[in-house]
Amino acid sequence: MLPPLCGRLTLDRPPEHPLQNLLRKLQLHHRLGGEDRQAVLDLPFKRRLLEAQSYLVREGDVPDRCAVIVSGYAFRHKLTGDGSRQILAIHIPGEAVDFQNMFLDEADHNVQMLTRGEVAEIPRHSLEELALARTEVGRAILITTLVEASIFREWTLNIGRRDARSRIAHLLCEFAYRLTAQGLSPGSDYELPMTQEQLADATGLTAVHVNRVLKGLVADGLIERDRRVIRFPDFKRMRDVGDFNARYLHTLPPQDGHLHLG
Amino acid sequence: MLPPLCGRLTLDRPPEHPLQNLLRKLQLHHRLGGEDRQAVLDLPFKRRLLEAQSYLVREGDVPDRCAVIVSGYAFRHKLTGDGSRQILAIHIPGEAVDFQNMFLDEADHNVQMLTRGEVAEIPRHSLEELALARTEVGRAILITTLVEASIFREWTLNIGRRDARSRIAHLLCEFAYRLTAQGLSPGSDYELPMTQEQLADATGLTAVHVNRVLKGLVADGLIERDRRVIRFPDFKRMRDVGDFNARYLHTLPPQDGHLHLG
DNA sequence: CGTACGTTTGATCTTTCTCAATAATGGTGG
DNA sequence: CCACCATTATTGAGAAAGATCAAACGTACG
Repeated sequence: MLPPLCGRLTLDRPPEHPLQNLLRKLQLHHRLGGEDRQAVLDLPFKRRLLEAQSYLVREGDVPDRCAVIVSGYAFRHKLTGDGSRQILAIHIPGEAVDFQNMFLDEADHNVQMLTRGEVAEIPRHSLEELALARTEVGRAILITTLVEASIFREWTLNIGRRDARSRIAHLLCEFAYRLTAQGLSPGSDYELPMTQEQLADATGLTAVHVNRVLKGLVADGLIERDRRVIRFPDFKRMRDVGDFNARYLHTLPPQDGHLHLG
Repeated sequence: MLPPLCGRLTLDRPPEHPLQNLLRKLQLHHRLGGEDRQAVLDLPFKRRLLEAQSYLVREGDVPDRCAVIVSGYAFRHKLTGDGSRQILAIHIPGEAVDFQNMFLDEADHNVQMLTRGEVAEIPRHSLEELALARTEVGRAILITTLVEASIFREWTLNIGRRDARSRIAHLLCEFAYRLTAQGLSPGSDYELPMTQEQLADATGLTAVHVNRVLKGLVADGLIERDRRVIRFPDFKRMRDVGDFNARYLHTLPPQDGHLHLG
């Protein structure tokens, strides 16, 4: 008997098609018609359960498949010559981890599971065929990939030009926003599946300093923490501190209401 | 009578098709057959001469065309709420500035000319048609865009996890390497068209500190400077200081020899 | 219940920033 | 060609954010 893979996030959801959340993600950026939607769901895939820390992609790999996160979280990172790590992105269920590498000769960075979780592996050629056969699906994939690039740019700004407090606040806002947009956040709080060291590697800081900044945010009533669950008592104020503006996420207005983090 | 647009770079080159260097750039990452090459050159475009600092793209713009740099340099940047600037990329002749925005609803960052120069503006729909009609051209564009994303990631690593000296050395190495790969560098030295303030905004530092680091590099014999011309007496050593490994640039081995920066 | 991992805390050190002033440099109009 | 102006580069002194080192404390889990 397996423990729940991703805590609160997958618990009270009825079993659904494993690629349903990929579809949701694609449509966050480009709406698809019924046939196109079905074609995405019809993609062949292999489910795989992965432990935390296991590698989805290693630098130098020649990509022959594309993993889509079904449950759990993953992260991209690369290392400097002397071994320090920079986390480049956090990925949530529904996101395809290999769009960035799939068309290149070899991977230029690593992708690892952040938590235990499940992925659906789609053969590269199936995805390529689909993208060519169905223009709109191809376009949705392209746009989703470009949005990822936009997020890389915002992270560069975040790390290059904001102070520690803003950086962390920004990261927390982005994560909350993306979870909510993807329909994965139950409300104003969520489980942040990262250690403080990982948070540090994502923001260009040290774990010690992250710890102090986090305490500062709590002291100022900007966040509440219990273990790794984060709550925002006042998202607006948090957004200000993090200088967060969701434009760079290029999320379409929701089809069915909500997504109003204040 | 116009002054030379880009100094040594365009001076002693015979007049060629303005899109020739776009073709060269695309083929740095994906080789194209004769018909595909011709189709790229047959794209319609409008030439435009731009002063330094003039905007090619503004955040919020709805993109309807794609500018390709014919001569001169450009840079991408975005601003924080309190106005500090992060430069995200430098672009050299042959590079298309709008692949990152063209398929999105609106631009999420700015692109400005770094120097005076000329661009060729291609209507968005012509480029889209070509990409759909000729799979391999579409693929070349996609790959080139993914390589840009790879560069964004390397910059994040650079700013997040390297010290000031390495950051600057890395930037200088990347620029030299890309110029050489694109056939634009006359040898071991090149004109770096950036002020120290721009260098600072590209590396997440201040101009004052950039100045000191640059002096340090000169003092250690790693670079020689005359005005804004930089020379590397020993590229290997520079590469070590900058922790530079060209893998992330995904450049194909040259078709015709050279590209050996030591 | 012990071990490994993550968090928290304090003390101290370094890199980088800030502020401010001075010196070059490049381009402009006369 | 020269004087002038705006930018850019350079330098110094002091301040600050964040890093480093080291230890103690929690917590989860086998």
